[in-house]
Amino acid sequence: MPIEKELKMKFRNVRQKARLNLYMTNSYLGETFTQMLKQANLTGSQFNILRILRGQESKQLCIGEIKSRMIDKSSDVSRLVDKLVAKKLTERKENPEDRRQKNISITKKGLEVLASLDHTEEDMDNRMNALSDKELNTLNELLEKIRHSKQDK
Amino acid sequence: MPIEKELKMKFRNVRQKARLNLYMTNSYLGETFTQMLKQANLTGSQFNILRILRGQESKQLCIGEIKSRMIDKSSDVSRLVDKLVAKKLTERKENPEDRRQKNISITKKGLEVLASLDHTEEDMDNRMNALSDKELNTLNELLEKIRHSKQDK
DNA sequence: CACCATATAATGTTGTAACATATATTTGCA
DNA sequence: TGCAAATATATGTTACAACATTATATGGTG
Repeated sequence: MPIEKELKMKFRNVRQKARLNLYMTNSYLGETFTQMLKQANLTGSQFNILRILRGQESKQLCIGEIKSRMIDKSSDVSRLVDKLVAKKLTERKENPEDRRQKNISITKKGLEVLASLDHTEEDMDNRMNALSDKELNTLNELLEKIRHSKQDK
Repeated sequence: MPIEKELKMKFRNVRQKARLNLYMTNSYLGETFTQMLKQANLTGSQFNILRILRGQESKQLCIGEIKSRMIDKSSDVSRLVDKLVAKKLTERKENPEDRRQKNISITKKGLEVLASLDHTEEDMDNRMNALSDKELNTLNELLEKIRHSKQDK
């Protein structure tokens, strides 16, 4: 069903259509992610933090460094880490060299939870299977062109 | 800045990259929208309802019909309309022919609020200005190809 | 016509996002 | 040294999204 029918509306122009198309495609792709999060009892932001910590290969990161790597930069990392600590998926220690900072690391249990979700991540990737690698590259180029244009106010 | 640098990570494959690129571009495009909503003291869903009602040219819609046209189909339309009624942006009347249903319509004040936001909608469209019409069409095709593929589980 | 299934909307509950503000620690400099 | 500014994290508050559950009205069927 074309998007006009789906939303029972007409578009002002092709740019509005593209915006809404992006929104809906993003939601569509998020469905598998949502299922995964529910199954693991995590929020998207919590999952994001665990992934960031795993990417560090057991090194520790402070709150601010985690925040800078989050997909959603406005995330409330302190409280998100609280939740993860309560679930024993991360640990929080004071940094003796700067007691304002906290060293956050992922626990064995946290790694296990992530491992149990790896197959779902493949499912998420597979939602893009309708496009060839060439098309995916084109898509990536177009998307980055939008984000990196500075002409807009 | 390429997205890999932005997120300080490597991607499993081009499909994951495209997924995250879509997510981030969608967020980027949402910034203007967020500002607009704040300025008008509306949520995205409330705005969506007002737009749907305006599109009806003062005809009335029941809750379920509004819901079916919402961008986010899971929206809690009853309570969203509550809020809009409280702000006098919509009216809710019983449908005498089927008393389960309510006829919802947009008020003059609701139309005025929307009118005051029309220029922001242009700003939103303009965030896509980095792409030519041809590129926008390509983007739309690729996005619809993703959403409409039934091969995924 | 009484009853049950369905349709439609409203309400209850919970956790979280988004915003501001506060607390604690360090740094720079007079 | 001592104090203001900067940095890093934590907390307070509010409204909302997402889930389930309930309430009300209609329609079909024996």
